[in-house]
Amino acid sequence: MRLITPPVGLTALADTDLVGQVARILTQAIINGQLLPGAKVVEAGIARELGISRAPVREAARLLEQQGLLVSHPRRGFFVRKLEATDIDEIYDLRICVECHAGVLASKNMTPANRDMLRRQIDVMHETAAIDDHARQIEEDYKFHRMICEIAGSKRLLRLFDDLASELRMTIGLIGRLYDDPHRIAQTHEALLEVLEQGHPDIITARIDYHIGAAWREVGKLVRELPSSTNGVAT
Amino acid sequence: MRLITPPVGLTALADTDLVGQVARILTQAIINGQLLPGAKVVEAGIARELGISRAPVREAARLLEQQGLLVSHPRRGFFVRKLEATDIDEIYDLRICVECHAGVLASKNMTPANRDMLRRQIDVMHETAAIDDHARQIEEDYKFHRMICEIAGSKRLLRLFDDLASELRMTIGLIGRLYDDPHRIAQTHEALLEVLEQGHPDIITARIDYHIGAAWREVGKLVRELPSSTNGVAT
DNA sequence: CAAGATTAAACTGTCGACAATCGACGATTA
DNA sequence: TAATCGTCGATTGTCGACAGTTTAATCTTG
Repeated sequence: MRLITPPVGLTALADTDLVGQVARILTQAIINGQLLPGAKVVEAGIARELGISRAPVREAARLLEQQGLLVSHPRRGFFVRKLEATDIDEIYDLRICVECHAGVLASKNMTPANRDMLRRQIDVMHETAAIDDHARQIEEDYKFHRMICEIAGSKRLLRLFDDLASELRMTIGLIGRLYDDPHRIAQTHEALLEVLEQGHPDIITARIDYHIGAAWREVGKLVRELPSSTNGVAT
Repeated sequence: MRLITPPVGLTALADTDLVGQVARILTQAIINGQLLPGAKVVEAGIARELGISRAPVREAARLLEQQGLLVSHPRRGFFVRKLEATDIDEIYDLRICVECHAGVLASKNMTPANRDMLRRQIDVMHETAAIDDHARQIEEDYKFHRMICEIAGSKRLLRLFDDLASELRMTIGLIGRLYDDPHRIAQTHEALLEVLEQGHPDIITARIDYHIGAAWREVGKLVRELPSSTNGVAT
């Protein structure tokens, strides 16, 4: 009599994981603008507010530090990262490098299922374009790009994208408006999908390079227009 | 009477930073093979051994987790990461992607000072080739590649390289021997430097792609030869 | 009144403790 | 005999506390 386990999939009972939750809450607070760039993140304050002790907060903060959302000054605490123009440039430069590669890999792994997934995401982007929620719009945009990294099939590649995206999310609060018509953005992704199906590495690379480069130029322009408190974390 | 701090000196004003020290110690232990892949890292044990409390150890472990050296199973603790063949592939694939990009950027920032720095490093590699210390040899190799990322001038690019390198260091213990003659490896880097000075993006990319690809193929072969305990962390 | 010195408050880094949970081992039962 | 259940030790997750340092506020003094 074998019959080892009731084969049915039980709903992955979730995270009692405190630090994970705290990390998510802090991340949200940063994206929402409740924690502004340069602001001090007081461990005891967060802990009290959440009704927990400082230990999980510290660990969560360390996570966000590694992720680039916070910076830590020894003996002084954690602060919300201030993205300078040069940071934006670095991030977009890396994005291009990484996503071009992801695109080429993804095109090799392209299956009907994958194609449909991407297609559906473009539909979602069009739907989102109707309502006026630019944060949501950006999020759906990221989701499409993330799918490409998923299809590429490299966990590290995907994590790298997630890290870059989470840094870029910090700019959502700063930039009040979208830099282009939502529908036009969605259309751009259709073209991108076509190229991916085509499967020509050079063309894919060129296309993604241009695609992200365009966003880079627009965001860069907006960021440079901001008062952009020079820097602030220096001594 | 002013005179607050004698401004001179600054011996690497480092670390009263416990978690940084712990992280380095653990990293070393993993590279040296004192902590074998799959081994459990008991917080209390490490803490007792170092004469400190568990808190800094935990935070250090979380750091190494984010860096990919440890994996954490909730409620079960931290374990030394087991690199599968697929992990090696992912890392080298990313290395190629990242370092090709770094090479192109670096070639644009190439100055006489930078050129000399790289040249000197190649000399060091030749010197190291004389003595028989393959760990040291690999380390000097990494140093050269790291310099390229430094010259590229992107902090994130550099950190990315450091993360990948630190994961790859885990394989040093596994692979007992070098996969090529040390002097030949050094020579390969001379050719690489030449191409960098030349400054042709396509050629740089092709060259670095081949250079790292060669290492990939060799390391991959060696790893696949190992008994390579299938996996082990799964349930 | 301003600049520096001094004191007070707040915060971080680290520690030791305790309950909850996990894995192993042995008892139990068909 | 083989598989399941219950118990026990070991380990993690979280907490509250304390000392040393940083920041803010207050006071001194030219």
